[in-house]
Amino acid sequence: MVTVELPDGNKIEFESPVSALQVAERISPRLAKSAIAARIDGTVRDLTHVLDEGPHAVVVITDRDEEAAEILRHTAAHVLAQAMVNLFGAGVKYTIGPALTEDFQYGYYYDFDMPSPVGAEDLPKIEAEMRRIAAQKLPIERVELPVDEAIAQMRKLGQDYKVEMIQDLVRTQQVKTVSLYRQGDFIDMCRGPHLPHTGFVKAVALLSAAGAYWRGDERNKMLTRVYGCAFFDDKSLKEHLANIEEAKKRDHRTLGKQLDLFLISDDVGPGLPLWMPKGATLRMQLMNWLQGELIARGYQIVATPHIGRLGLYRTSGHYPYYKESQFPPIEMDGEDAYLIKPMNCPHHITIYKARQHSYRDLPLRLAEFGTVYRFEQSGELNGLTRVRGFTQDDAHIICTQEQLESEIESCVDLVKLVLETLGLTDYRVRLGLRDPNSDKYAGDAEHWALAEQNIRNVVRKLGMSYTEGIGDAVFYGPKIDFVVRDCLGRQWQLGTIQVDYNLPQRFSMEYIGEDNRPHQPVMIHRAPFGSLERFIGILIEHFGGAFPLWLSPVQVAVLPVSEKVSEYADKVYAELKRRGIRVEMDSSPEKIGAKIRRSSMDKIPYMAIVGQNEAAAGAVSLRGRGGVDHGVMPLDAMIAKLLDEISTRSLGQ
RNA sequence: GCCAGCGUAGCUCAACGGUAGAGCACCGCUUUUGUAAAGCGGUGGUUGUGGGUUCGAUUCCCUCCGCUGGCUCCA
Repeated sequence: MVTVELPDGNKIEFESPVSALQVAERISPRLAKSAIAARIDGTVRDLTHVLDEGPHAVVVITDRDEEAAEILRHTAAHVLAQAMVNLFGAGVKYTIGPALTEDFQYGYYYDFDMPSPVGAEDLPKIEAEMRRIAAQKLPIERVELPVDEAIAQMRKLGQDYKVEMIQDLVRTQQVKTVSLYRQGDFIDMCRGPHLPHTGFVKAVALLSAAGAYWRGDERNKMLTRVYGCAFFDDKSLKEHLANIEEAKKRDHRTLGKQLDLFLISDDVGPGLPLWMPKGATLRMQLMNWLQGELIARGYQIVATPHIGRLGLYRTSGHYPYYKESQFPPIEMDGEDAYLIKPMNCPHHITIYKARQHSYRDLPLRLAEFGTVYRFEQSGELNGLTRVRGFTQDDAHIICTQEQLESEIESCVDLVKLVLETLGLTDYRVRLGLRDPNSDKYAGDAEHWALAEQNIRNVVRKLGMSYTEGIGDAVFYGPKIDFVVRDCLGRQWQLGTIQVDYNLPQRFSMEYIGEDNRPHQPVMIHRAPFGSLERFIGILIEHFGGAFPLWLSPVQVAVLPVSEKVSEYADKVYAELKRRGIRVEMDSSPEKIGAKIRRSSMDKIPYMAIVGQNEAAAGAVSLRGRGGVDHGVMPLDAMIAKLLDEISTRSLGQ
């Protein structure tokens, strides 16, 4: 007897074992038709899954359910693999092809070992083949086989990677059987679940072809990865593709050019951004704001040179650890080499060590907008988000063990203040922890355990939700990272807080304790923005170039209706300027409509339109970005309104 | 660094192996304008670099540089 309990509490009984599909049929023929899988006792299974004797909780999944999209994408990956084999022959070896759950742009990928790699121009052809396979509505069957048989079968198909994967499963998880999925003459080793037939996979698009190392290890062979997306209907697919196009318009590289914010010129060098006046204005606003917050929080501002002796970075460990990703040392005749600084900490430590410190001095907080240079791999460079020269809003807090957690806590507060003031609330928090199996870390296990405990204590105390990333720690200590997404869904680390017991030891940092004996302090490295460059890159995309008033490079455009009022317009311009508002005048001989359009395209928050009426009244007609009409108001009233919006760092109109 | 794609005017993009073009921007002239583009005219290019194939290369092939999407890396 099989007893099935449905989500609504109803129970159905069957005399003998039944498939999930039969359960759905019993509920309603219509449900059975739209069913694609079932959640059985909490686990998502194929519709063909047979329920054995006993009670079972069954939820039939249709294309409207959350879980459905993932199954669809996974099956789409199989259809992709089948298409590849159909088109490029049995020499195509398929490896791993998962559905993506996090990445909003894609949906799934499949990695292939190809006799010769496919390129972007092959994608339409592959897509067409996928649609052909979908149109055939091939039933998808699951068979469970003993590993020996499965290996034999995959070997017969020439699928060496699958053989390797099965052998790994045997070794690591002692599996005795694996499941194979068959659709038409295509067979793949896969855990499933999958859709009942390929006919569901009709709204598909392939988005890119790329390389990916087998098992993600650069010592392994590079495979060909094809990314795609899949939906249950064409409308959703079209919408999705349109969303991607829309997102691209927010790309900071596009907007940076359009709005004259920054420039990356090959003449200067890859990954070395130049800030144009407008971008530099924005940057300066951020820096000034944060600097004020730092001083209010007891930080002291320091300034240090852009290069330092190599020995300093040998001591810190940065040179040996990151040798490959640094600009090579500057060799000098008869003198130690100099390194262009990849980090500010050694300089700040040198400042700390310049004199003796009492426990009464601690915590000591040394802050600097420090520009550093790292020779990032060429393939890594990306607009402002990954560059070779960037400015960190860096600071090092040197404190006692007892002070550490409360200092970490105020660092977290500061990072949150920064993100929330700018409306960047869609971030996630990641603890970067040590990978015990790696030898890239410095220092003893005891301090590591302690430091990891310190950061955990703080995030727990603050009730923050976070994930832990094993192996995401810095070589000298664990960290709390604040991670956000760019317009294409890629994740970037912005703010970071790092606990370090190591460098104080390497540099023999000391303070004299209450007991009149020397002690070793602990150090926190922290940067709320992280890198100004990356932060602003993300900020550009976050606001789509339409910055809040306090950050806008140009805050108001004065637009005279005709040259007849140019004298009054000049007066308005001068007064705004005198009151510290960043103002631009459009005195071109264009019509007012054209001037408005131009200012709108530049995403200037306010337009002060002045014609003869306004001139006579000593007023302006104020138009907000996006066509908001604030009406005609006296010049003073307008200035007061703007100054208020600026001083409160208001996010919007 | 690796795989794939791309590189044409300041920007966005055209151009069967046969004299390199459009829109915007810029400059000039006309228009003096009321809430998202007035009209006319003009300037602007060794087609990323170096080589090769060809009677002839923006177009085909190779080298290098850069960019884009991934992979790896990210102090």
